[in-house]
Amino acid sequence: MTPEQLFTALTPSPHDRKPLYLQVGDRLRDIIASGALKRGDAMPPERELADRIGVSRVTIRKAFEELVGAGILSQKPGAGTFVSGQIEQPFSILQSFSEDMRARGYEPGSIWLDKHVTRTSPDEAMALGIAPTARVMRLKRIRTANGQPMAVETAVISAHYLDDPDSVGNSFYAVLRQRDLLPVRALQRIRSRLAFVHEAELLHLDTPSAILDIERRSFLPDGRVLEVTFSSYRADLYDFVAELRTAGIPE
Amino acid sequence: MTPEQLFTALTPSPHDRKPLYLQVGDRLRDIIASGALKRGDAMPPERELADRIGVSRVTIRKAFEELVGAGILSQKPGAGTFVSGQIEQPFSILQSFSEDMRARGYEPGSIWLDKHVTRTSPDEAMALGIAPTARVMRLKRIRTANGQPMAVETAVISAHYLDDPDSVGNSFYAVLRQRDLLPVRALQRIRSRLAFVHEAELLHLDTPSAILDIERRSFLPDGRVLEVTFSSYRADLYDFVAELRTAGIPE
DNA sequence: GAGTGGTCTAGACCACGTG
DNA sequence: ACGTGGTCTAGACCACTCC
Repeated sequence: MTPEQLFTALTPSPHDRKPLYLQVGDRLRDIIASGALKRGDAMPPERELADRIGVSRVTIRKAFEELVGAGILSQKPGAGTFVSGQIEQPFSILQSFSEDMRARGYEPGSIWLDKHVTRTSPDEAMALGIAPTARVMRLKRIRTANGQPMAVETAVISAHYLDDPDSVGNSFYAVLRQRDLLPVRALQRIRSRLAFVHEAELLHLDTPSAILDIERRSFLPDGRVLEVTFSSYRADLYDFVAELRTAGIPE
Repeated sequence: MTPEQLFTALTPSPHDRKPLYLQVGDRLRDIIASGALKRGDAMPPERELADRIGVSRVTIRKAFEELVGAGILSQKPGAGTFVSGQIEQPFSILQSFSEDMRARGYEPGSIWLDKHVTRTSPDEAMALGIAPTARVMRLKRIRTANGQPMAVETAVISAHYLDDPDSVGNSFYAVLRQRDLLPVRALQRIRSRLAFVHEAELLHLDTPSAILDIERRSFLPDGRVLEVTFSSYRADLYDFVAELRTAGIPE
């Protein structure tokens, strides 16, 4: 791809109401994903790129920033900006079971085991950061992929946020989205252990079998805990992919 | 903490050669970690803060940016910037086994099983992105915590980067650091399974026992794969904590 | 020395939430 | 209506690499 073609392709549209840095960044991401720019290729200097596509250098830097963070570009002071190559998709992205399964090419499903409002347990109160006397809604179901049992999942959410069991259909997250309760980050603790007998039955497993246990706490933008989910996955069918980064500050 | 005290505490030192936005960001992080600012507290408006500590608003925004990304601050357009509260430490941070164990309060150790240069296997060649005929260095050892076996780990690195087994003492990463081979990100795949018999012996486990399998590929800044490590942890002693975020782009 | 990314400034306009 | 964060500009200086 010639520099001229790159300038044309990256020039933002005045009709698009998206921020300039997002337009430029998204287009560049697409170009690299398409293979038109390969690993090791040098980007034009920030100043030249800014001039040619009619934005300021600060805007270019902000557009680059996200791609550098994602490992798609790398920058070297005094040298330049270079393409690192396509990135494999599986980020550590917070997604629902349904999204996760669809991304893996399975059709997600659920079998409800329990769905009601009740008194919280001490563990749950601690994890949710609520009073031990508070009430919570507990949602327990078998999660399936292409009809095959994949995990047993128990989600617990403070009744303060959600207190109508009937409002929850197959997608817990859809209800949360409706109510503007969108988690922005989550912590997951991942363990491995042997399956209990009743789990083995629910998941159609022999004994002994290994279980991948995932405990997730998801957080609202202001830092409060929205919900806690305990999931037990069939280890023979599921793996978990995480992306790690080096601690931000050099030295 | 009064606004006046905050302004004083955040005013960067002219003698410090660190970038202003890092000085401000680090100080603010410390202040919040110390508890002087609590969850829900409002930060002064960006413009006022910039004025009072003598930097530009852009610099304040860049200082805030990192803390917002870390979930320590949250920003709402039209409303303000607020403290989200202290963050639990366990980020998804790329760290060596030794760092990981020390962070958990254990004293790390190693027992070498194998350390030599050899022909690569097809799987390894694929994972490392090198020719199937290339040579690699393979490092296999038992990892211990307080003297107790914790994991069996096999690290594989292209002989192009490292080809002297004797150069590797107890810290693989220390050697890499010496040679300026610093990974910036890594992908981990985490699985659970039953222990093999020989593993159970090495790790002092009964059979059947569960194993937490972690495969890590770490990447250099330019996107090349530096090394691949296969680790099998005792599930009864180890868990893995990951942090997830929502996909960056809204909608 | 020329060119690069890294940092920083002092403005500006916008969309939006809050009082 | 006002103040907030979100975006954007057109400059500037620095430290570093080598196009």
